[in-house]
Amino acid sequence: MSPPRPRAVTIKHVAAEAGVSLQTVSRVINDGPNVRDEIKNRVRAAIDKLGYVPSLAARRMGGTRSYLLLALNDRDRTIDGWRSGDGTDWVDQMLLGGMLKCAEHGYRMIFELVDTHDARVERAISGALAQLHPDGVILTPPHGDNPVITELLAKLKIPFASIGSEGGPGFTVGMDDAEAAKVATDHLISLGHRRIGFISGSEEYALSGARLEGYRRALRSAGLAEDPALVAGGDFTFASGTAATRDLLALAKRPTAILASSDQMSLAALQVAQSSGLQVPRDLSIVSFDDTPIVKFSTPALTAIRQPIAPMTACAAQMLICAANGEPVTDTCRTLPFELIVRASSAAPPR
Amino acid sequence: MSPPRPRAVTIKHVAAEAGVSLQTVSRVINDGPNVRDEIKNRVRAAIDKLGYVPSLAARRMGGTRSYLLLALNDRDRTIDGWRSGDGTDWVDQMLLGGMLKCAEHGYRMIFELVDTHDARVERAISGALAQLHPDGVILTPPHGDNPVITELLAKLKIPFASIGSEGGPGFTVGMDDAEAAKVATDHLISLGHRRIGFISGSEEYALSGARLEGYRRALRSAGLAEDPALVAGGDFTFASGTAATRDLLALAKRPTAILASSDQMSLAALQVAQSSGLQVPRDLSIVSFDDTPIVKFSTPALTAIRQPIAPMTACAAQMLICAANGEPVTDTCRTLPFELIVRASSAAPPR
DNA sequence: ATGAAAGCGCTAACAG
DNA sequence: CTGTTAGCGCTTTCAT
Repeated sequence: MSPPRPRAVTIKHVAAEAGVSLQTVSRVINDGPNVRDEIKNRVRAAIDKLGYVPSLAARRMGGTRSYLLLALNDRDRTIDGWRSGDGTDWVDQMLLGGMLKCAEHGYRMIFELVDTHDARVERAISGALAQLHPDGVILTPPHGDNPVITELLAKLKIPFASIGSEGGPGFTVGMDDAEAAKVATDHLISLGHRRIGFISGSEEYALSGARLEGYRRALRSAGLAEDPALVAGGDFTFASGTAATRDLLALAKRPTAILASSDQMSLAALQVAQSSGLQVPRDLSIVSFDDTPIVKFSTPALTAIRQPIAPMTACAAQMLICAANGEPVTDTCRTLPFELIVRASSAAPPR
Repeated sequence: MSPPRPRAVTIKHVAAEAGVSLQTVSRVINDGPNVRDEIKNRVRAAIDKLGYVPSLAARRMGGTRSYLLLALNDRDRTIDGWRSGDGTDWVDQMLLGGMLKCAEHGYRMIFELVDTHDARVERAISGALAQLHPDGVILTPPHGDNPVITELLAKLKIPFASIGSEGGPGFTVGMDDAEAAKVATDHLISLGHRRIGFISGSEEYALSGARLEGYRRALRSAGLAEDPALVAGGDFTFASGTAATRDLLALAKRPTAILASSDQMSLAALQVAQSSGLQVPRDLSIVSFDDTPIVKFSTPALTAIRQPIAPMTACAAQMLICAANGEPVTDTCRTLPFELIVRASSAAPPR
């Protein structure tokens, strides 16, 4: 075994250095009341001098908080994304928004993969909760739509925030997917398109329905017919996008534009179109959803709706931290702005 | 304040359920010696029945281990990568390899960003260490090359593993960058190239030198002249790749192929070549380093050396966990195999 | 406004 | 082989 590590500096050392009691140091650390400014400064100086940082484990043991947030991502989808190297940056954006926001408040975000479909989700999550005792949980799609998970968390009285899941229990933060689909569709309509195909996402995700709804709304408000044949079912994957696009392009009156509910499906649409001898955007316009890095590098680069993943995660973290601090969270259901990034895949339809 | 949470199940409950002492349960959890199989089974059954999972915080408080590994990444580079949305998947691959390996052993990997250049690195790292008390630290480039960091860790007697930094203190895991550059260069030579340009990486990274060395070695063993003008200085960024490529293509006797030390620089080379009216690979071959997702989607897709980031991180985690378990780590300096992925950007030179 | 005492859930060291 | 005791570093509750 290794020799004992150099003893770390604890709250005791700070107390001794500042000539006060343990408790006073604790109060200063936690911005507690009832500490004279003079003493506060003395303690702060001691902390600074000794380079003291409180141990998360000890804080969790003593008190009721752990200063930990647990982010739950879909296991299969995440691992598949990593392995495939398709450049999906969901996780990166989550970390960018969530980690940095946590760091601002002395919190840590811990990242965990769980399989929504597994019969043992409940066990898996309970285990992680018992192990870490997080002060809050961030649910990414589709976990926020899974009642097994949300009910478990509610029962355990652990605050949680769902990203991209509307109107569920707990906090909610998302973008207006319906409006985004409408804006995307309006963009195509304004270019002159009249027959616009839509490739939907997996029904497991609540946002898939919202996107479809927004597409329909755009058609209606433009006075265009809603042809059910123009809506093809997908599940966000490249393969499903390929099949859906083939169906769409095989129609007697084929669409002049396609709005697909994910980048992978859009890329599939692009590929199918090109191998059918169609030029994008001359013969077919394509608009995508998500705006992951790769769509900037396809030829042509894709017009896409960008999801504000980092801001959403930051917002979720912020709400949970507020809740942990006992501050009231006024707006428990936030909607963040999205963006339509116009690139080279959308243009006027062929005459 | 919220009502008290439902009391979590602790080691006490398990002990009561199994009718044994606390300590016996602890022994079972930790695979300790001196427990009869019968009792062991009884305890295991109780654990299973109650769904008991030990609290990391409590284990850390009582014992000498935290079951935490801390991964230190370069702050600026990581955040810039996330913001730019260039599809760099270093972090994803780290998580894929590191997190999953940690999970296998009941460990957690915590991810932290620190700025190597900051005068306060030492403070930043000490703070994270005091806060988390990790059992080991994983250093990604260029942290492993920074003596301030490695010496701090050594002084604190915290086991650490450096990724992509050869022969330093602590554990080391990397790939043979020199050999990779040689293989990449040999690939070009075997296609018939005789004038091969090289764009180097930032000198702050030890592996930059190794890659240059491998390139030179390949030229030498093929009996080709080493023209210093064919080596252009870069720093891994797109901008530096643009400048370097311009220099290379401006040479009186310009190269017929370029080996660049990063994907961003290769993409820059591709862009400069194309805007100079050169066709890739007809007029100029390009071979890249790293093989991040985007290089599959450029036109043409780039031939590249793939770094085994996930395996390297997994290996680093494994070594640190072994060390924490008191098991001897035999091979403290591992080299993992890389791969040359041949795509469409390399071909025979123009005649 | 400050301090003292108790205890969080676990492991280490020592008894038996 | 198994149980008992004493903390780990902090926060809580209660005194002062």
